[in-house]
Amino acid sequence: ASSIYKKRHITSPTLRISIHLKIKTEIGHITTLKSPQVKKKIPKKMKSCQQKAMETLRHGHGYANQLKRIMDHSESDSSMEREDLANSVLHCFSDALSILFDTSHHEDDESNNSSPQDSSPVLEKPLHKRGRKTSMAESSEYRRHESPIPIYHDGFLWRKYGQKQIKESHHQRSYYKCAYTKDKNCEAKKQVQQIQHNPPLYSTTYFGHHTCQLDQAYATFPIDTSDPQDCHMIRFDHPTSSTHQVQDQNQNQNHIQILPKDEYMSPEKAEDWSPSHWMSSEVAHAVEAFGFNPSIKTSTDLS
DNA sequence: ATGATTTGACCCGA
DNA sequence: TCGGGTCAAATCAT
Repeated sequence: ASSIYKKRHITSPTLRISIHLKIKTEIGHITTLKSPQVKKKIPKKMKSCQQKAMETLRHGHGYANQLKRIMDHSESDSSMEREDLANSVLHCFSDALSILFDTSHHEDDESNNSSPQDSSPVLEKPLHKRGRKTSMAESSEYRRHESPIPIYHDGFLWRKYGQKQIKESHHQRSYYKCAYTKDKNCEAKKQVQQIQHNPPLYSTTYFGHHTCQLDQAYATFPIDTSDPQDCHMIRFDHPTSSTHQVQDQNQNQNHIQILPKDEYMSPEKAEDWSPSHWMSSEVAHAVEAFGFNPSIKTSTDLS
């Protein structure tokens, strides 16, 4: 990740965090797909796509393990190999995610009758059938998530373009569009708004679909860990482990995280940062079932 | 210098 | 006219 920032001259912390979380999210996907609960919930018609994704992710998992082995042995002359492996991992994840995001979108389309208590994304009636027609409403549908913390990082790169005080609401609504709106003509947008004060509840509403490719932000970035200040490590143990060091790789290889070396999260925070708060419910359930917990949060996230 | 965010003005449908 | 959504200049952060 550090080399991505350096070689692409990415200085913005927001952009860095977003890219970082993208990578971490994808690693999360690898672990989640091993969960039996995921298998149960995925409809039959998605099976072929899931198998494709599984296959790709298995490759990625293999590459990740190779990479970790190299990193564990600190082979100084293996930077090229590391770079190749890291690129392979990223490509695998990107391909798999593309497949999964496609299928999860179709699944969303069929989940209209989910119960209100369900924390799953809520697919609502198209806006153009409800009244005001705006450019946002021209998207065929939108999906709403409610969570105790605002969803700023969901695997995509967003740019804030507005903030508005909404009538009869004590909280402002923030407007975001995909960072690739111009470059890739991607029309995905989202709105984040606090809808309840105590306990805090945030609504994140997604409009449209990402037409930008997931991997465009980072998939082709070379990896270089030469910068000690910016160095990140892949962690293979459980995030709530009491020791903040890389554990014995044989202990639990299924839990993979990429963390900045000085940003491990406490178990309490890790709980707050539950995947269900910022991933699609399908993925979040799988993630939680598997025990994976993302563990990056920065001061800018919640400001 | 560059890119991201803020914020007041503007647009437009109800 | 109102109010939600968007634009874009100003401001901020790095």
